Amino acid sequence: MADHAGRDRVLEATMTVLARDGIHGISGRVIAAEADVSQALVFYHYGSVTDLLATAARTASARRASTYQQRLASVGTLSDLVAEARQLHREEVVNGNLAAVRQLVAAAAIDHHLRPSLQASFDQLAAPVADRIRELTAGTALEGILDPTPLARGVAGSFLGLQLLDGVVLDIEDDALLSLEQLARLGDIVLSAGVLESAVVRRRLQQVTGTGADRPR
Amino acid sequence: MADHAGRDRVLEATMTVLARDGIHGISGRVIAAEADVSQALVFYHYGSVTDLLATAARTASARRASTYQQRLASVGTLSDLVAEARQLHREEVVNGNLAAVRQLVAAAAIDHHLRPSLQASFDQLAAPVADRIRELTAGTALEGILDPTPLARGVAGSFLGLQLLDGVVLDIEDDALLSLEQLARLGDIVLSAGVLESAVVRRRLQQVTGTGADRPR
DNA sequence: GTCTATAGCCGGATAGAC
DNA sequence: GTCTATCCGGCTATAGAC
Repeated sequence: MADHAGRDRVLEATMTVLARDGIHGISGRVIAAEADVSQALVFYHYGSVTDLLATAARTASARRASTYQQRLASVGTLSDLVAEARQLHREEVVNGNLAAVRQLVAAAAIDHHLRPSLQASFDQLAAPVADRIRELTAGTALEGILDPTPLARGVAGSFLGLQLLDGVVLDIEDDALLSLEQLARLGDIVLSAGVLESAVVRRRLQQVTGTGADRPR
Repeated sequence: MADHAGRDRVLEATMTVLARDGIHGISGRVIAAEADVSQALVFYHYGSVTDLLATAARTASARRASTYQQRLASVGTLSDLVAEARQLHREEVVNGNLAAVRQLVAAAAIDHHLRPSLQASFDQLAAPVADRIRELTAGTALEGILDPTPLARGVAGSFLGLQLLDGVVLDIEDDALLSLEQLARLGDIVLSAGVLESAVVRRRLQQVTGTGADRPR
């Protein structure tokens, strides 16, 4: 049970190599060496390196999706959401999944076949976020004005994008998360303090509806 | 003047190939063919493909930085900021610079030498954003509570990350920008309607300062 | 399913002519 | 600065033994 067959080891090795050498440095030979199998086995099981990458994309996606859905299901405030996101990010940095996804996103920009798997997992990531937005805005003046689904996709996309830049272009702990926590607290205050119910704000919110919420797709 | 020397054409071709074939599909041969020069010339001018990529990273970065700095200098509201960002994004999609940057970020995650150029342009992108945040919060209850520099880096990083996912994992016009515009309007209202000055909010803002604003680096 | 061996192409990089 | 020619190593993929 703990002894994986060659097929599984190859897939596991692909994730490792993707994280370590990137999409630029990946090859059947390197993967085979990492998995400690012969090079021919890679092609026997997956046909081509491209097809293997497609399988890797599905794997990485499935891992992300199941974890995220469970963990985001129970948060009650924006601050909780950010705290949970921070923890999830740390885990994905440590296990290398995020580094692999970064390479797969670059590869998917070129090879259209890789996209559906990544898109599917992104949808599953955004879904619980939309649920939380719905709960948070329920009963406030924002209900019916903000559209939870596209907003959640924007929020999830921003966060995923930020994760992918971490360690390359910025340090997420120094910059983004620090400030996101502040914004989240601010958002929680605005949502809970009833300020949105004031006459001034209510009147101005009509303008938001006017130019933003009706989308002619 | 309109006739570029081989050296420049090679660099230009590198950007084109990066956007079209990605970091996985790039090679001295392909670049040479695109630039319509001999393969040897690539190595004569740049030494190695890796070094050429480093130069490409500096080029792409410089292009982004100068444009962004000028264009973000004059926005007056969050809504303006989002509108300008949308326009900048469209331009960078069309000219292929964004596609090249996407590949360079993936490459920089593996090769540390590529990072400084990308980081430098990111810093130049975040700087005007920090200035706008300073202006927008000046005179409100948020002044002194939000830390403009890390917040700007978080905002800029989220947006850049989102840009890099556009067309691969999501469609920025359908999801993110639509909702970002709504959030921006909402933010503008909160900032301008004076709701932040109410006693309830002022009291609660102390808590934000307590756990977020003092950073022990 | 897994191996060794091999075909044949493509890649980085250099030598030397112009 | 730019070219042609070339070396050699790595890469994908397949054939055939076990």
